[in-house]
Amino acid sequence: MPRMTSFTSAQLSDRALEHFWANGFHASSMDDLVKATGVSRHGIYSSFGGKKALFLSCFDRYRQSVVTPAFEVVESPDATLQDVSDYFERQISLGESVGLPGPGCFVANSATEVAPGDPDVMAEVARHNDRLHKGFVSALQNSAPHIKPQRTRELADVMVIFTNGLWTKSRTVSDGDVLREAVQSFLTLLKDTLK
Amino acid sequence: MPRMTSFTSAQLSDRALEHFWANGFHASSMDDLVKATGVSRHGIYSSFGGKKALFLSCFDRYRQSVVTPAFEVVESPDATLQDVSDYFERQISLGESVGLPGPGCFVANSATEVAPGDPDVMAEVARHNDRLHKGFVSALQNSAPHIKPQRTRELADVMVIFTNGLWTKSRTVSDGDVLREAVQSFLTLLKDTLK
DNA sequence: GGTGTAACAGAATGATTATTCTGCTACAAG
DNA sequence: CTTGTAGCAGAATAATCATTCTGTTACACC
Repeated sequence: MPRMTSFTSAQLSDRALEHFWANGFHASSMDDLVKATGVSRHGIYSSFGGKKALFLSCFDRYRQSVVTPAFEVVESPDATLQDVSDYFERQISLGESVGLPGPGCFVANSATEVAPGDPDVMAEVARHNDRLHKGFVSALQNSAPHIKPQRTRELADVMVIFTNGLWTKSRTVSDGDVLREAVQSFLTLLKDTLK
Repeated sequence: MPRMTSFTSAQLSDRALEHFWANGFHASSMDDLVKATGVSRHGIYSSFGGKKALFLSCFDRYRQSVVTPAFEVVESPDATLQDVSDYFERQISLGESVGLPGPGCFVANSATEVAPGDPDVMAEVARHNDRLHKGFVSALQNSAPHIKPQRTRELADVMVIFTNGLWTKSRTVSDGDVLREAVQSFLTLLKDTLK
């Protein structure tokens, strides 16, 4: 591992994210993080101040490097359910390329592992789910403009719940097609009801 | 706390379950468990051998005291989607009586908190999800006998995923009606497609 | 080349925690 | 009452781990 003669906080967060994502907060010791990031204790503490702060910074990196690239298609003003399908496909492919069973969703994992007693983490989780909800609402509206807003929101709620469940399932499944079939079945349900 | 002149393993597991469920594995120290169970270190170690073994024993207790009472209606030979709805309602009420946001599902929590690196826990999680799947399959068959088995299994998969997502959501929600609406919307989707 | 600084490796510190151990106390059986 | 035993409280042990500290090394700038 080369000396990191100059590293940005973003680079450090990126590597930390990789480790936290795969192993969780509690199972990632500072020793592990030093090895995984290639940055010395001194570097970590002077850049972030501690393990928890480093962890929180990973949410930003996760949004930028994982969520946005996959989900922005759903957030575009004219997105439809096809874009939702593309979002799932992209994340499933990512999981496959990393190797299934994969690490799931960093946010969802953090929600159950650390959020209960931690308002900071809880806020990040809420923010993420709100983002998903907004995107799904707009995709539903575009796909079926005749549906009432109230019902659109309810369906988007169900979609968020399904999404969380799906990434949880991706942690126990070795074949991406199992996830694809679930997505397919679920989206078919939705399209049936929108007709 | 009275001296536990005689306690059964099941009683000890019950109290331990309560604490593990609310706080997770990592955040429950032996000190906490001693206080929460009213059983001394000696008692715990002589009954179970250690923290991990005690934790594993809680899965049995959880099945018996939480899952079975709520889910057996779905497992009865003539169950329908109405029984599925009752299952959700019962668990939501339980959450409300404990106080929302609640601890979610003990199994689902364990899945993300400890399962990744732990085959024993992973096996318990798989067992639980298989049980849900079986129950849902049979309820679907009874509600809509004309549906092909292949499609029934796929829908049951989606239901399991939704269930996991729902109990995850119950950890961040203070109003049970939010969960009820989600269940309602989801079951409506299902019924639409079965027609 | 010399010098200062930024980052390094790894040891010391202090806190926490699972597990084991030591004596003590309540109670039941005789 | 005596004695044996089952369970108790809490101290000792040993491991782990976040954080801080100490001395060292590579590199940029003069």
